[in-house]
Amino acid sequence: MKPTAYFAEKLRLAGLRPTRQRVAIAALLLDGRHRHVTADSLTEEITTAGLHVSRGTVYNTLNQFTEAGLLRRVMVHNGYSLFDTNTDHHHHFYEAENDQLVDISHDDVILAQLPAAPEGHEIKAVDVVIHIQSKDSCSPIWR
Amino acid sequence: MKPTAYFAEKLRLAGLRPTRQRVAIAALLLDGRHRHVTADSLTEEITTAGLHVSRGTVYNTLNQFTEAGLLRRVMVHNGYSLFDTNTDHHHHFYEAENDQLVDISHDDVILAQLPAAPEGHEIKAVDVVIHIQSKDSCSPIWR
DNA sequence: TGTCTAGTTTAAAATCATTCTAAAGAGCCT
DNA sequence: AGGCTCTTTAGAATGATTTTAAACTAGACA
Repeated sequence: MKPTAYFAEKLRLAGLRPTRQRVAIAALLLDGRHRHVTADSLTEEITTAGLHVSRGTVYNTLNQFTEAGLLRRVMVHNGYSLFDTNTDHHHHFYEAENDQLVDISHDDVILAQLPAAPEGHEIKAVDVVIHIQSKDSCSPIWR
Repeated sequence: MKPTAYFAEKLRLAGLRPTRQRVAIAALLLDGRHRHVTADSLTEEITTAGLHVSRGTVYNTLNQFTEAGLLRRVMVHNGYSLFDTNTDHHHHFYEAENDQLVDISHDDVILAQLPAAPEGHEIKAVDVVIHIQSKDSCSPIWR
């Protein structure tokens, strides 16, 4: 486990004042492990760690970290956002049945051809989401 | 402009009883044009057409049409859903600045390699979203 | 070390898209 | 027309997220 100072410095480098709550969240999310959290699951983790950070701050922090490039916001389904601690370029499998998101390494997808960006625009990122489903799930009859 | 009967029949074929409100919405959305609407923008259109369909019904209808394969639900950004009248397989450009979605023909994207679906799963669909931004937009300095 | 100030956090209220509810209404088969 | 089921309706409810206005704190400076 990295020391608090490590995360404080990381935040400072990102232009964020290392407050108690931001450092706590950074310690949970920015330890190098790759995972997906929601504002809710993160709040639970914080509580489990015996801490308390208000809802508004959890959301603000998640947004600030995302803006600073420390997290990536992923939107596959509706209703809520997922924050991905893996900021490397990578893609996702999405299983609607269980509302599950699984990382795909960047190298496992090869885009052989992309269209040119519209006039005056440039490509910033390419997100590939592969929707999957269980083979045995009874597929609905096409009406 | 196609006759009401055309849309009524289309709905019947989709297994949906052709009610007044469903036919009205079908006439607006299922005329062959490719566009993206939200529950809100559709409600506005309905109002402009001098009609009235309750909020709940707009949402229900949009969901039923999607389930029936008459529309496609697209989720790029958070906060709300877009319904795409183009149900063909295709991809999207997404411009965050103006929250704009632009279709990309299926043929303009070539996926040379995809990973195998996880054990016991199969690939249902692949969504590619190309995030773009204006070239001149002052890009934030990387901190 | 105390003080100051801008940036932060807080709990609660507000917002926004969307869904649910219970009652009234409309297709459609006979 | 009668009746049965599926739909629509307005409004309330939900759930994620944002905003608010007041209390707090990190960091700078005296």
